[in-house]
Amino acid sequence: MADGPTINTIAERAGVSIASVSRVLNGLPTRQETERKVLKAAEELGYVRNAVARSLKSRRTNQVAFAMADVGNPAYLAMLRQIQPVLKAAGYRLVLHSTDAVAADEIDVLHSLGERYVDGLIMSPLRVTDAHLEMLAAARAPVVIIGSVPEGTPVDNVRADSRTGVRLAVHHLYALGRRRIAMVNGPIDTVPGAARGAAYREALENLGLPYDDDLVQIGDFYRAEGARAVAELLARVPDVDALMCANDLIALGALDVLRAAGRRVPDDVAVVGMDDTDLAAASWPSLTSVSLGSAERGKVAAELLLERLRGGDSEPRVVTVAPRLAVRASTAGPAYEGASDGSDRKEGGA
Amino acid sequence: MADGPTINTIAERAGVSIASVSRVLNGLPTRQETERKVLKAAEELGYVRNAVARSLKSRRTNQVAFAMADVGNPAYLAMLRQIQPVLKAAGYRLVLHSTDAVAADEIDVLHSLGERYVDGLIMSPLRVTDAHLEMLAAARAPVVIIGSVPEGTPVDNVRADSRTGVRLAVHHLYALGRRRIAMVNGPIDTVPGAARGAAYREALENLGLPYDDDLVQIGDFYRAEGARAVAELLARVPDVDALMCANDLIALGALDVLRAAGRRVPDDVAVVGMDDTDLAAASWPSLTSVSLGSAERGKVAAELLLERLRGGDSEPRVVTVAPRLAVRASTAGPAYEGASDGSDRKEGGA
DNA sequence: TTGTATGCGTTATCAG
DNA sequence: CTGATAACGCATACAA
Repeated sequence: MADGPTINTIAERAGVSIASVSRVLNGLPTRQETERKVLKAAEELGYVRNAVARSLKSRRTNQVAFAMADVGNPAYLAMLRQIQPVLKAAGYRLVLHSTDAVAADEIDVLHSLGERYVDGLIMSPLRVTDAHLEMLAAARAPVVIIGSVPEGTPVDNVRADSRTGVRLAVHHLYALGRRRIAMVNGPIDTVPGAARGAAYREALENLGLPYDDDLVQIGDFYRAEGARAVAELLARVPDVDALMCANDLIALGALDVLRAAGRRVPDDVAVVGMDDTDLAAASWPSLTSVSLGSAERGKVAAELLLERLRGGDSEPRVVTVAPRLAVRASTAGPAYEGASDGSDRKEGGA
Repeated sequence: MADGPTINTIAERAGVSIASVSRVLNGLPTRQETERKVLKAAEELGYVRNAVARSLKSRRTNQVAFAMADVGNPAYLAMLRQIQPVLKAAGYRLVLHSTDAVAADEIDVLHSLGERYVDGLIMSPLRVTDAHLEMLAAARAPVVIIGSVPEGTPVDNVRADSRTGVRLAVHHLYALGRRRIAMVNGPIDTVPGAARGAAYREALENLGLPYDDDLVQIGDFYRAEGARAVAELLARVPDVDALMCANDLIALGALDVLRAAGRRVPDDVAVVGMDDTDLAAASWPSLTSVSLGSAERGKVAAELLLERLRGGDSEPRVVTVAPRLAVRASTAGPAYEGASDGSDRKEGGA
């Protein structure tokens, strides 16, 4: 682990100036003989150019940061899976931040952009505070936000459309003949909870179905909480024939409880999850789920950022990714579904 | 997005030298008045220190790389989830590489260590070739390998113990009274396939059970392949009463097929998976699975690397992480398991 | 305590 | 085509 060779080392050994070394290494016009000597010396010394010095000079780091709210959350991991290859293909390294859903940490990341250790940033904040907006306005590098920012914020913005997503699911259930469609939601003081709850109500109105408070059960976004919520719901509204769950974990909890209660899925009660995580295909019966396009949002965000890095100076862009309904056994499929091979039927939305 | 201020900008504005600015910014002894002026100027200019220049000078980047074989693989994601917070707490940024299981890409990452854009590396290679060993011997920064490297390789090494893992599972099945324990494996020319196959054989011998070729079915590490393999196995050996599957996906495929064939799990056939991914707890019945400690290996690797970065100059260390058996419904649990709350019963290994 | 000057490893400019 | 030299932004040894 001795100190590595620099262009100075090479220059000495080859008997030329560091300028010539640099030229050869960068493929600039050089006399054959010089080139030969330099390459030979570099080879013998096992020279590798120093990325830090290069960055200082070029003012580019070839690094891009992705700040996710939570490394453990499958939705963000889906984004990561798409972002990674796009950046890699373009020659950028990926610096990963997990902000643990703490707003202060997100602000920190935004602030550290000023350190110029990356050329750009993709961020998926939990919610956007005034402090966020302030930092975004002053950002010293291009930023793409996955989520929603107010009109006028000077950053590119990739959005999900949970309203349409919920509508797709509710309409799907309606088309299957379900009329007592309940909503099992997470806390409504969260951004997704509020959005999904409102979307549910809207979808019902849209179909001319009455909105019934009894059909709405609030719990939390975890499996155990989902199970508890569904148990309560069943006790209160025994004739429910469909469950719109605010995420896949809640839906898994629902399946647990329905099974224990002897209700057949989907025959007696149809179940729909949200986020379309890997768990949806793994469960039994496999779970119909609304994809809000985490993966695609990641991909689009990466592409938008790359355009900026290439010098695109257009106005801030807003892209909304269409949700999709992945229909599986919990609403419509056969009781036994062949092993998942990624070819689930999907219905486009928008 | 104008050019950011530097210590020169501050020095001018505050009417002091850049040396004083640097001193103030680094908390070195300074006259109150000077400090005040510098801080004021820095504040007004919105100064943030340039990480690149700082790295060039200090020869430290405060970045660590993690090279995973595949961003999509839950086992590596489990490592990532543990590595991230450890590094973050120590003030390091995480640079993520996905080598897509291509050996050349791994060599690339090792080579690029010479660029000094990170202070250290954690790598989990699929298999270790001579080229790997050569690069590891010449590495210009501390490296920790998750996986196995030959004795004498000058890097820290965190290993799994699939032999003990398989033994735990097979003994568990035996203790439940199973005597026709089959193995559903992936390709045996892969490292994990070979290791797990051998371990199965050894575990049987250990118990005095006869090894029967008919009880071994080779497929691939995917759900559909697992299902196919189990279907064949059932046709050939109808009296099988337990399945040791080489990973969770294969086990999920096994559950599909058993269900379709009307075999009750675990009553008729017990099923064990490996890797203990999230899917194991999500399936129904929930899946007993051998954890090879992906998460813990990640954590240990990060800690070992940090020690090196702090200057630990000890001999290369080898840490082996004990496997654990997470017992769930597919072997021993009740038919209905309350929603998963992370409190699965575990049996320690050695 | 403060300022001057130098170097970290590269790239780029400008004479020769 | 080549070499000397000046940045890039910061930290620091040394002199004042």
